[in-house]
Amino acid sequence: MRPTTPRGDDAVPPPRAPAVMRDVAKAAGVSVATVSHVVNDNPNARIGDAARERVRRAIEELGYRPNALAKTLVSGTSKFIGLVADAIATTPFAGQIIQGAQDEAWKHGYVLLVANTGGNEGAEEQAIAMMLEHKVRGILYSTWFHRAVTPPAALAETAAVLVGCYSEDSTLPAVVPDEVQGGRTATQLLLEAGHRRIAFINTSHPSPAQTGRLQGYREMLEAADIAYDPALVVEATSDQEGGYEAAMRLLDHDVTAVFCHNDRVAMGLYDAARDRSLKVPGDLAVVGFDDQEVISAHLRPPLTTVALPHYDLGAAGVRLLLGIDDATLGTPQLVACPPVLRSSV
Amino acid sequence: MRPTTPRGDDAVPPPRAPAVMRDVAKAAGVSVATVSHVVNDNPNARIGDAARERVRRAIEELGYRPNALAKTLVSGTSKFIGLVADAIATTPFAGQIIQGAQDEAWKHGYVLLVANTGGNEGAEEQAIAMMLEHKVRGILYSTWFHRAVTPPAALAETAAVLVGCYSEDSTLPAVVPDEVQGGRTATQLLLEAGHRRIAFINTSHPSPAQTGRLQGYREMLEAADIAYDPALVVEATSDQEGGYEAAMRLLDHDVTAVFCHNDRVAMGLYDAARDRSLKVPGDLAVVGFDDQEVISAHLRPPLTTVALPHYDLGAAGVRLLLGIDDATLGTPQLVACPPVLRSSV
DNA sequence: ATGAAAGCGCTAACAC
DNA sequence: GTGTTAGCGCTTTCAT
Repeated sequence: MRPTTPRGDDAVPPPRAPAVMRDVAKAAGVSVATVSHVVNDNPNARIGDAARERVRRAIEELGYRPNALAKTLVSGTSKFIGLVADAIATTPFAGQIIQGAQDEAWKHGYVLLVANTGGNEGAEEQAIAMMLEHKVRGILYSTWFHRAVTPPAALAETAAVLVGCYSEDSTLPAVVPDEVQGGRTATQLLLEAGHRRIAFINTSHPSPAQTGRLQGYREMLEAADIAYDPALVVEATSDQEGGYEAAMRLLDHDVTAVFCHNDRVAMGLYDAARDRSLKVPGDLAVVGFDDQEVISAHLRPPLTTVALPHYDLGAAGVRLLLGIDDATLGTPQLVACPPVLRSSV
Repeated sequence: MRPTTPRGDDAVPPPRAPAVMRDVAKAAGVSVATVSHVVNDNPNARIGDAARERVRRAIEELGYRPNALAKTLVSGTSKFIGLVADAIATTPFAGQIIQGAQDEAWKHGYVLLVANTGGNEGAEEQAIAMMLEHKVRGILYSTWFHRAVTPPAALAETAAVLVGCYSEDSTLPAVVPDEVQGGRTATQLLLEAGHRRIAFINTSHPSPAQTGRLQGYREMLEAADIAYDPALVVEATSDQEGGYEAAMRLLDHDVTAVFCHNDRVAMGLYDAARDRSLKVPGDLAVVGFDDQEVISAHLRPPLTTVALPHYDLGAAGVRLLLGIDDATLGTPQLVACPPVLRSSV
C-alpha cells in the first residue's frame, strides 16, 4: 500500500475540495445568485431555461452539495431539532421515540440531533448547551418512563417540549401516554372475553402509570357493574421477579384473569402459572402492558398487551414543537395506548 | 395565567434576540476579535486581565452562546459525526451503538447526527445527503446484526466507517464483533464447569455469527481434546420458537450443557427444559449469546451469556473515524464479546 | 432574466 | 494588548 494522505483520499476522482456555489457559477457561466435561485427553485426569480439547464449540468458534473450550515447562517434558523433523552440506550423501547421524532422531523425538512444523557445532570446541561449553540429550532426533552420532571433551566432559551414526561408547574408543553385509557383498554380486553374476577398486579412504584392504570381498571370495572375488590389488586416491583411473587400471592383468590402492570410482570406471572400447572389462557387469561416486543411476542403463548405509544410520542412531540399541532399549555397532550392482540386472553 | 407571547418569553430578561459576539464586544467595550480570543482561550493572543474580565462579565450578563454554525463556516469543518443505522428502533440493543458512539464523540467535542433508515435505500440516501450537506466530519454506517453490506456510493464523499458490518470488497474500514472469540468464550464457560457433552444450537441463518460462533465452539472443543460430534450441533431459527423446537430434537442425546446461538434461543430452551422437568443449571447448563438484558437478566435462573459489544462497536467506530485508532483497511477490526456470568451454568 | 453586493456570526492574519 | 479587516458559503434585495 503506497503512502496515503491523512484522510486516505485514494479515490478515483481527484480529491479536490468539494465544489461550492461559486464553482458551479463559474462552470455554468452565471452568477452565484442565479445558481442560488435554481438550487432553491426560487419562484420570485425568473431564470432562462438555457441558464437553468447549464446550472443543472454544472451541479451534476461537480457533484455540488449545498452547505446547509452556511444557509443556516443567513436565515438565522437551522433545520435541527434536538432530542435529549435520559435513556435511549438503557431501555429497549425508547429507541422508538427517536424513530417517531425522526420520521416526523424529516417530513418537515428537519434533522435530529440526539443526545443521551443517562439522566446525568451534567451531561444534560452540556447537551442542551451544545444544541443551543447549534441553533436548533427546538428541543425535545424525553424520558423513557412517564414521570414528572423539573426541566433544565436552559430549555427556556429555545422552544421545548417534554416527551413522556411533564413538569409539575406545567411551564412547558408536554405529551404523555394516556395511562387511564390504557388501563381501561387492558381491562376491557379481559371483560370482553367474559371474565369477571379480574386481578390487577400494579407496580409498587408511585407514578402516573401506577395511578392512571389503576384508575382505568376501576373505571372499566364500574362500567361493567363489577364491584371493586381490593383483594384483587396487588402491588409488586414491575419486573419478572415481582410478577412471579405477586402471582403467588394472588392465585389463591379464584381469579380467572390478570391485568399486569407490564409485560415483564406478565412474564413472571407466566412462570408462576406454570408452577401451578395453570394454562394460559385456558385457566388464566393475562394482559400485559408496554408491548415490549422481545418479551410479549415470544412468550408462550404470545402475550396480549397494551402498547406504550413511544413512536407516536416522539412524532407528537415534534408536531407540538413545530407548531403543527397546538400545544395545550397546562395539561399534557395525551396519546392513546392501543391494544395488541395476541394469544393470552 | 396571563396572556403570553407566542414563544412564551415571559422570562425576566426581555425577549430580545440572542446576543451575538458583537453585542458582547459592545457591552465590554472591546472588539469582537478580543471577545473571540477570550471565548476560545486563544493562547496566541495576550488579553489584559481587565478586558478579559469585562468580556466574561458581558458574556454572563447577556447570556451569550457562541454560534457553532458560524464557527464551522469559517473553519470549514464541523463537529458533527453522522450515524446512519438500519434499525436503532426496531431492535432492542442497537441503541447501545448510539450510546457508545455518542460518548466517544463527545469526548472529542463532536456531536451525533442520527438517522434511522429502516434499511430503506431511499431513506438511506436521503440521510447521507443530509449529513453531507451538513458537512459532517464523517459517517458511521451501522447495522444491527453482523453482516456484509454494499455501502451506499455517497459514503465515498466523506470519511466513513462501517459498524457491525463490513463491505465485501473491504473498501471501507469496518469494526465488527469477534464471533469466533465469542464462540470460544461461550464454550469455555461450559467446559470450565466440567461439561463434556456440550450441544450447540446454532442459527439457521447464514451469517458471520453462524460460521464464527461455530468455529469458536469447535476450536474450544478441540483445545479441550473433545471430539466434535455433529449430532450435538443443530440449527434453528434464532428465536424462542426455534430454541424450543431445537431443544426437543436435542434433549434425547445425553447432553449436559447447551450453547445457544442467542438469548432468545436460550429462552426457548428453558421452556423445553421445563417441559421435560430438567432443571437449569442442575440437569442442564446453558449459555446464551447477545446479552439481551430484558431476557437474559430476568430468566429463571438468570442466563449466563456472552455479550455482543454494541457499545464498544459504536465507540470504536468513532475512534476509527477520527483517526484515533488506525484503520486496518482490508480486514475489519474485531471487538471482543465478553462473558456475562449469571446463574445458568 | 441576471448580476453585484451586502451581510449572517465568527476566526485569523495583520496592523497599530 | 487590542482593533481592523477579509473572508467562510450562502441568500437576498436592488440594479441593470
